[in-house]
Amino acid sequence: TFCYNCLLEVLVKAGRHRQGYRIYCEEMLATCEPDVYTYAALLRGFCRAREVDEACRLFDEMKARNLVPNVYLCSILIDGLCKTKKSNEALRVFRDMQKSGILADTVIYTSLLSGFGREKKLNEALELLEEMIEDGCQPNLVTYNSLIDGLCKDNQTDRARELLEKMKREKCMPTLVTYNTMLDGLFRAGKMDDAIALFEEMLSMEIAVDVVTFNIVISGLCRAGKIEAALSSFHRLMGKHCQPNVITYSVLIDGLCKSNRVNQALKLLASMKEAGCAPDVVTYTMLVDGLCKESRVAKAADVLREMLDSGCVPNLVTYNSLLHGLCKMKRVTEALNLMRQMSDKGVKPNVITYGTLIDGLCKIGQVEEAYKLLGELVEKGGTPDLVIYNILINGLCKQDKVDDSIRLLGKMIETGLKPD
RNA sequence: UUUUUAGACUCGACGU
Repeated sequence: TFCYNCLLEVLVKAGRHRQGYRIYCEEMLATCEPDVYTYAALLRGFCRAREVDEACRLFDEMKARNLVPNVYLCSILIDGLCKTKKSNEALRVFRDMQKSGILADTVIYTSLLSGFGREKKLNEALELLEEMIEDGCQPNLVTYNSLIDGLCKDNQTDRARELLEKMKREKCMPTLVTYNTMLDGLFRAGKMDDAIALFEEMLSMEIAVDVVTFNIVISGLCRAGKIEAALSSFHRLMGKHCQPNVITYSVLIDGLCKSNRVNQALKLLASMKEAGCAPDVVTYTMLVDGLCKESRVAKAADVLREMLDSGCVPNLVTYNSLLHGLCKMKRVTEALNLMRQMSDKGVKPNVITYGTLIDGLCKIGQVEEAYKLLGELVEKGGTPDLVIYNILINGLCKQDKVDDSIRLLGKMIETGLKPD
């Protein structure tokens, strides 16, 4: 059992959890008894791959083998649920855990708290903070960092800063992660001057900044449409403080694409490869998307080819970008075919996939067909969002079906969505 | 005198 556990752990760490699971099923069960460590490794593998349903199944399987879950196992599962934005479900698992007599610790509370923060449920997060203290679990550096991140992403940068000061008073010293979090928050909140000031302050502090810091600055500048400033920061800062990584290049490539400078983005792709930095599926997808938006489908196909040759596997976003490209060129039939193909390859269409195709159909006047796709989305358990309704309402209006459009608007409001 | 199986925090891409 111990040997197999080690093997599973190595496989999982290398992202080969599927293989690990096969060994568990085919060899391990036949020769020895799996224990809680076995399940910890497997759960972690599935959670990391965001296959949380499978993780939940394994968790039940483990209980069926009369193994008693402990705080580690619960924590892995709860963290997996939180990271897939199912913090309410995570909280349910947590309450069950408490009922069964397992004592919670700081790590598990922090997972939950950061999960609620991720879903912008700051009140719940703050309630958990109080609860954990009452429960005898002291918030630590990670807990505070998670809360600062949640507050920032909910546009509450002032409260985040207060929390940072509070940390210092409580002698829980902020680290680089804390400052990086705060810096990113200021950029996202559009507080450019504050962000730049904090960055300068960071450069003068004892703590050495890292590539994440630079990536935050460069992406902040790109998001604000300051691509030139981003490029000059890149040239100025990189090499001196640290080496750019795949994210650094990708941020810039995306920035260039979004400023309609796709050719320059392609040049940057070449230089990143020269610098020995391997582009990943995200990098290539940005370029495919940029090229499709300029209707350069042939070039997009070249980039896609290169991506496949380099061993990257197209993911949901890659497909969505391609589908958007096809729809833009009114090649909606091909797009529909591609959507079926992606399902066959195990890439499950999401609400954005449907939105892309529904819009494509509306724009070629096939609102009826678009409605059918909406039906399909709902059938498959998806929930139409505001954008989907906007697309259809717009499509109906363009067909002068204003009454239908008003009816749909009413239906949308019934589901609790606010029109924008 | 010290380490050998498990968990939490920050950066990038897609639809109106």
